[in-house]
Amino acid sequence: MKFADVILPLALPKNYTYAIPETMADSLQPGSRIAVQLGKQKKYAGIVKAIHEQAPPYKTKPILDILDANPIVYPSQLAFWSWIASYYMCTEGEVLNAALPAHLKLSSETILLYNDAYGSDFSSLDDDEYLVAEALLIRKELRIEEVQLILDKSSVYSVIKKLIEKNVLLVYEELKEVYKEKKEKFVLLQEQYKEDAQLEALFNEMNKAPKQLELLLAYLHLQRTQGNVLQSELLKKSGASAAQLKGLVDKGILWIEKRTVDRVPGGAAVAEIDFDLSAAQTAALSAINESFKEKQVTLLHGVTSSGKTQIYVKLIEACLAEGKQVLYLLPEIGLTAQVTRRLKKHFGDSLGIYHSRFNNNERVEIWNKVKSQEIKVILGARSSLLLPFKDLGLVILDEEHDASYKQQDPAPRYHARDAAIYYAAQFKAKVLLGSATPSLESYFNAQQGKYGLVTLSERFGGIEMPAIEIVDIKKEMAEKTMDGHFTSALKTAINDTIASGKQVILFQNRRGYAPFLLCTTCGWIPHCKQCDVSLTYHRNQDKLTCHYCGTRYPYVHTCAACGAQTIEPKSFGTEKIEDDLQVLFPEARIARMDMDTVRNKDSHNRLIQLLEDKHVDILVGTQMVVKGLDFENVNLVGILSADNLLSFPDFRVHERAFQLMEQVSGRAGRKHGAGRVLIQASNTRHPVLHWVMAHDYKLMYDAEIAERRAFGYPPFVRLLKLTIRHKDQQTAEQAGHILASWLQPLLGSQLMGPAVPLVARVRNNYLQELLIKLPRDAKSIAQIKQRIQDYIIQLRTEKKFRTVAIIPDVDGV
DNA sequence: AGCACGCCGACT
DNA sequence: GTCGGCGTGCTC
Repeated sequence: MKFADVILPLALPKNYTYAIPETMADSLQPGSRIAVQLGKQKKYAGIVKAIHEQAPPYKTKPILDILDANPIVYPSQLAFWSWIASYYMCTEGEVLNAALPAHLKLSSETILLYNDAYGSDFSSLDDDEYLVAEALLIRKELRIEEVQLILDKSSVYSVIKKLIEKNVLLVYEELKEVYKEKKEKFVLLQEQYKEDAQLEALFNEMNKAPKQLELLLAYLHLQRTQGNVLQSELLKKSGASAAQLKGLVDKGILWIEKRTVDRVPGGAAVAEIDFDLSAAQTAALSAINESFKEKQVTLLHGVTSSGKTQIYVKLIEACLAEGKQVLYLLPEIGLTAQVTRRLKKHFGDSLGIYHSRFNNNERVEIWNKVKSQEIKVILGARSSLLLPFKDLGLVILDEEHDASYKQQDPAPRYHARDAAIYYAAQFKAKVLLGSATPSLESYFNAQQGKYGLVTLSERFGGIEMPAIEIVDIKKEMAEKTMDGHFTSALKTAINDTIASGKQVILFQNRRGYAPFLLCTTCGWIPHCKQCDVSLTYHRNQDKLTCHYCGTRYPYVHTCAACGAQTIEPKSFGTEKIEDDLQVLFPEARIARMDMDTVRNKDSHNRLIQLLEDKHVDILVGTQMVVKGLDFENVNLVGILSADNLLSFPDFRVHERAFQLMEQVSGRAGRKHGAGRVLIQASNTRHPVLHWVMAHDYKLMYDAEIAERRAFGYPPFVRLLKLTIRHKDQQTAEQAGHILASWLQPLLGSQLMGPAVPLVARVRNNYLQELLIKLPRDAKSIAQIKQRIQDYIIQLRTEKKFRTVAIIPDVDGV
């Protein structure tokens, strides 16, 4: 008897073992999806992790069905999942969940069937039962949702149960494959008319049917110009009716074939777009190749606009020439139409694009094409790392410092950069990390010789780095030259820039109108009822919004503490800036880019297009404007408050602020003439501002790395954070203390906390945090993680702590 | 993650 | 008196 260890798409602490029926024993392979029952009712599609003959010490259920004749993941993926689960302290089911496109993850749905044996005597049924029975008699089958609609309530189970008892209906669980191939109708010419002579004869015959002849000619034209002819397109282009086409089909002249088509359209490569690298780029490319001979990972430190992308393209081409696959990772927001269009042109069909904005069917198709190696290059966001690569030769990770490479919620909380390096090593593939402002971690690794380092300090086309000016808010305040949140210097600069037909980008790292409201009489600040945070005022909607749980509240005019009518918006966000700008520059065309304005699918691209087409003079935005935008007409970048950026209580503030300001500056004057960057600040003497002014990464690095060493932060330690969450404050605190007391002997001074995080309550759940600093190269890290997992399980066996959520976050950012 | 079992408040 | 709320325990 054989058994299969199965990964189910759930957060189960371990894999379950199912029996393999004799009939499947020969055909089942690891990596295939199978249907299994879990519990009394539910069926799931799981993935076979391993097949063995060790009977487990409990009763096993049989595998119900094999869903894939061929495995949908390679053994290398299974191994990778397993590594992610153990390194990032989550379950393999959670990794599976993140990796598989939704349409390959199946779970069953309860279907109600009418029991024909019951007949149609409904006299013994009550009202609800009658309604369901009647609907079922007509429709033959119903889903639970439909029953809920019919009865207009959510708890319908009791009704169904009674109907089962009365033998009116039967239930079964259906496991449905959701992915559907896309079919389209193609029009083809019958074989006997392929010869010119026959076609000639046909034309003569058809004089009596001029409309059909016209249609036929339209067909032949389309066929000649583009090969395959779609029925829909033929009808549209010729203006003919479906009946006329049917006439031709009935006469045996044309015929119609349904074919499976790709949702992900190709587009041939225009291989001709060749380009020459500059001398600096050529030198960098050969340095990278040289470095790859010795090191698996190389860091390309290239200033903004130094033309890193062209170097990537050359590397990709070289890798393709060896017949290997390439993964090109970008932060989600960087995957703009600009970038994808450019690469699609270059690589055509062999390039696939993968990010969250694709729909589920498209993702299944990309998955399959990567697996079959039809797609050789994947350009994608974080999650494309989990695609089924077979023969990976190169991973390029651009903007490697970007924090969005780390998944926050839900698990698996993996870091795509670090995971990519592990994964690539399995293939002996090379990894190139690119950034103008590398993370301290990566630069440190390069300094230590663990990674190769290639520096590109010249901007492409000899463009100069923009001049950076610090504007003293305090001074202008004293001189009363401020206009709202704008210094006179910034105002003048904006004015001059617009006047000369150039564009402006303004950066403010808070969205909304005002980050909080304040009663100026007593100091009261409106807070969220469910979270310990102040509410942000959004004037467009005239609502107060909690940025943690999303709850909206009406605007408050009266202070809840003292009753005074002295509520005022305080501080400022992008919305306020947008408003103020409209007043200051009534003629200017102003747009805003933040999470509120790019919520739906295409609005991000549309905004970028607007800017590119010069329909916008001033763009106001949050972090979003920093990433991957490339506008040649932007000559001025303004940062409204550097103090905002520098005041976060996080050990990475300086690094982040530097990266942000440096990246924002990179948007200025990319092509024509050097741009200007104005940074408004109260504390003009802040060292970060001086590093930014000098565009000197190394200054920042040296100062910061010393701090990290002195205070024991990454890259000198690995951070492991445990967040404890419970709706009762005391329970959360107790859980934190108990866990800490157990971990203390194991970790000693490496353990910090429990402490209340900055935001102590979110969605009515109280939070506690434990922070663990593990020595960087400790061999025992895996064991420590295992011990922590054991303690978590142990804690939760106590009934009081059963519902305490403990969320590990490894290498958090 | 479901989903069933089981124990306490608002209706007929 | 029941119906139904969601606390909690289990799924190979």
